[in-house]
Amino acid sequence: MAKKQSIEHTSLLVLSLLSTEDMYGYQMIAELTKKFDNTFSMKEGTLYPVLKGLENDGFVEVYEEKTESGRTRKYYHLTNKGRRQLKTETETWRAYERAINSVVERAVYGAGV
Amino acid sequence: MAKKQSIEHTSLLVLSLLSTEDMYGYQMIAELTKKFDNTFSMKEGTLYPVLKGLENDGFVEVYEEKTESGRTRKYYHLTNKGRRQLKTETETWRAYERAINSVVERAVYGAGV
DNA sequence: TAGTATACTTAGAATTTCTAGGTATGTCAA
DNA sequence: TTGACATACCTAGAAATTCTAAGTATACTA
Repeated sequence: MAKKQSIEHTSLLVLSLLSTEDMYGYQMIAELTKKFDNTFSMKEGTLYPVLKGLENDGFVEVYEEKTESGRTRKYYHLTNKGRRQLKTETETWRAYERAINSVVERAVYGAGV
Repeated sequence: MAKKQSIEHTSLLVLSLLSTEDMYGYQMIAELTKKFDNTFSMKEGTLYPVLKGLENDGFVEVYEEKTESGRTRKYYHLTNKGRRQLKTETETWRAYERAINSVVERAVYGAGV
């Protein structure tokens, strides 16, 4: 019964980020760390394999770009198929969230015994 | 990248259910199935081992009771320690939920391309 | 008395994420 | 120029969680 303080729903988060702009992996991690206020963090060992999977599924496309300094980055672009997938995963998340809350909201903590 | 249509956060749900009344395993599953509108379901193979774990951690206590028909049921009762655990897990869930939403809400689906 | 619903249990597989390394490049200070 | 550090990506194996697919046993009902 150990505690897992991880980010789940990795693909939902990645697809969401990519829906507004193309990003590279390291940038996504930085972005999520900010949003999550350091309470959770997306690990590199989690993200990169998931990105590979999204690419295989045709949800994202990859291209390389050099910074002015010469460093190479792999940018990910959301495809139309990926956008439809985002919609589906978002709806699944909403249903899940509502259901969890319908149970949790009824809970009674007592007087913080 | 297969889809897992499972209930996560099992212990949060169980502790929440038990915060208002003692329940037995099969009853919890029926209760959750209702709340989740059949979109997700808690499997027996998931629940019973988790209940065992909650018992080992001292979050719940078990007692047996016979129905008028003679069938034996194992009821689970939330301990004070379990109630504190529920509070912690609820706060973790809220933080997680907020963070996910802060990312998902900014997403753009496009014209449903 | 056969079938179905209730009620609990468990082993092994599947899935997801993490740990803990690795490689490589650019920047900055000593 | 050398060392430290941040950036950027990658991967194998372990850990955690949930599911699948059994099994046992009892009660109801047709």
